[in-house]
Amino acid sequence: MINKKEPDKFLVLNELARRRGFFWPSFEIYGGIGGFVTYGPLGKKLKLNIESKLRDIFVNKIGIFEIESSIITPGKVFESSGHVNHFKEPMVECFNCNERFRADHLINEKLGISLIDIEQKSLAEIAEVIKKNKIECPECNHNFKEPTQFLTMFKTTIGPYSGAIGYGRPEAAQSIFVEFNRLYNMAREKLPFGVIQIGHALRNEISPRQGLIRLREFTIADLEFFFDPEVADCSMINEVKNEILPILLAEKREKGLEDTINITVREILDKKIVCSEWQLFFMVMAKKLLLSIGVPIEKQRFIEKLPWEKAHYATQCFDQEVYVTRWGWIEVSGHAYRTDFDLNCHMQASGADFRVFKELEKPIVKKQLTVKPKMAIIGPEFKDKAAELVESLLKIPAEEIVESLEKKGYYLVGDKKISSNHVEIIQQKNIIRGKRFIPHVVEPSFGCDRLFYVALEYALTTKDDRNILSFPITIAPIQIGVFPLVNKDGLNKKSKRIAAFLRTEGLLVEFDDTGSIGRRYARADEAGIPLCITVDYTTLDNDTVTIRDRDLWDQIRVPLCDLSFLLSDYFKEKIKFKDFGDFIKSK
RNA sequence: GCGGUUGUAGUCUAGUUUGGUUAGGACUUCAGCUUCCCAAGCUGAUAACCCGGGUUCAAAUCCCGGCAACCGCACCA
Repeated sequence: MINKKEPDKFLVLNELARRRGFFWPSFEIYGGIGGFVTYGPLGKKLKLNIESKLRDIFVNKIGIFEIESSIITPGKVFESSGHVNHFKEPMVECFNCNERFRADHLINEKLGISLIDIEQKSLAEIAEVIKKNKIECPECNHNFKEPTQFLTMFKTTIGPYSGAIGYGRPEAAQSIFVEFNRLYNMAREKLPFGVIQIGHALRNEISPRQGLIRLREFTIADLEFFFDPEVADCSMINEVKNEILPILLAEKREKGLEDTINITVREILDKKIVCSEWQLFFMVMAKKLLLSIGVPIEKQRFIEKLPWEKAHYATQCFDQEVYVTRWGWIEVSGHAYRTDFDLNCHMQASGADFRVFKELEKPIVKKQLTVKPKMAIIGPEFKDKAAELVESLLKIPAEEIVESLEKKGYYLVGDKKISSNHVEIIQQKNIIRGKRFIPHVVEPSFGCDRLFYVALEYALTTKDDRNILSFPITIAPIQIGVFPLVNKDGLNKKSKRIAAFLRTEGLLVEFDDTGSIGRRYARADEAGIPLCITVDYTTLDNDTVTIRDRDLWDQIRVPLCDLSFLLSDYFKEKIKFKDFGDFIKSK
């Protein structure tokens, strides 16, 4: 096992995927373009099945809302969220050789200014730094043109005549945040609640590689979970207390160590390793999701991001990683504690109020002293200075004014004397029924194309030089193959009838009568079909068929009349293949 | 974006060094025959030189440019 070199499953899978129609690079007839893929018939089904796993866990079982919003987004949204500032890199181009360089890297190299500091600078400031310090092209020592920004978001204009800028969303989260008020309303104005969106996102990567792992257009599943930071307990955490998570902590990573610890949820809570219970809960769900699509726990881990690796919005962030043969550990989901960053940004930029009202158990009654200016007297007396005076007056605590009035008979605002004639002193009962605050957010975010890839990689096995995709039965793109043993004596007709019947029962069935029976099994294995039904001469005698298991290559004979409920239970994972009956002895 | 390697049917590939008849093979696919359980066999069919330009009587082959893929670097917020 140790000496055995792992085969590069990436190459095998890419070849298989093209040939059998799981996925392939898009636009090949025009030479192809990096970062875009087309999912074929089998791939699309598999992808839908994986997405419905996600739905099942988060939407159906936990009750997260699912919404769908547009990909094209007005520029303001991403300006407010900070993306326009963070999704760009300053570039400079040489006048002489037209070579392009990252301006921030050049400045960092030549002057030793940290990348984080440079990031704060505007383009004009960067241009100035380059001019002042006479930074020249490292290739030919000529001057640079004015620096420009390379934006990794896709930019467009909205409408034919307007210059309104729009961006292709680089993530689906912002279109949840901007709808917060309506969604909160639909949650009956109660926290906590969550909203998920599964859809396409666009990132104009400089060099997308690695097939499905890094695309320019990809499917993202962003879940935003809103909660009250003062009532941050997760109501479902007890159900998962004994679950184990493999975690690689930031403190270990900083020392260059790779030792993952397997630790129970209970212990994580005790040691306060993850700062939000809800985040921890979603990490457990993410682990379960990956298990359900066939990735064993020992090939999963959660790594804590180091401070400089974190996104601009996150305070604590864990990446869920899966081990793949070609690249080692790759990220499949990110779990970020975004606090109130995003809602706050949009609130300030748009003027919308995203604060929620929290009622106190007992309203607080406060006696409050208020000084109310009598404008009828102040106005005529101070004329054009009146407005300024009143403004200053209202900023001063009422007690201070009252005290001064009682002691001295007047109160000085600047050089103006205010006497008790000018104001009315009111003793008010103020009832505070609650307070307003901006909810906090934890965000699990899944790359669906990566889930798809790892599902394929972990499904791939070989037997007698044959490729088999041993998908978990609930995500298999096709459920049943129906074959006549040979193509004569009415076996073909009979099997077509059985296939049609199973389809009416709601099963995904493929009928195949070409080539030999062995070839059809091989084809079915490569498409990952879990069960194959074969109609033979015994079927004509007594209405029984054989069912073959993809992974065992064993067969069991069952009566036609039992087929429907056996298969139905099987795909609901209520029974196993061996529960169908006795294995037929192979010759 | 930089450096290296590469680009021939659906897939894998021979041919490229040294330009030359109809680009060869295997698997797949399709049709027919055959076939009582794991890619069997027989017959036939479909199907390719990444794109553009140049050199030449003649280019898959040589040259230039582009595109794409892979590996390394950088990037992946």
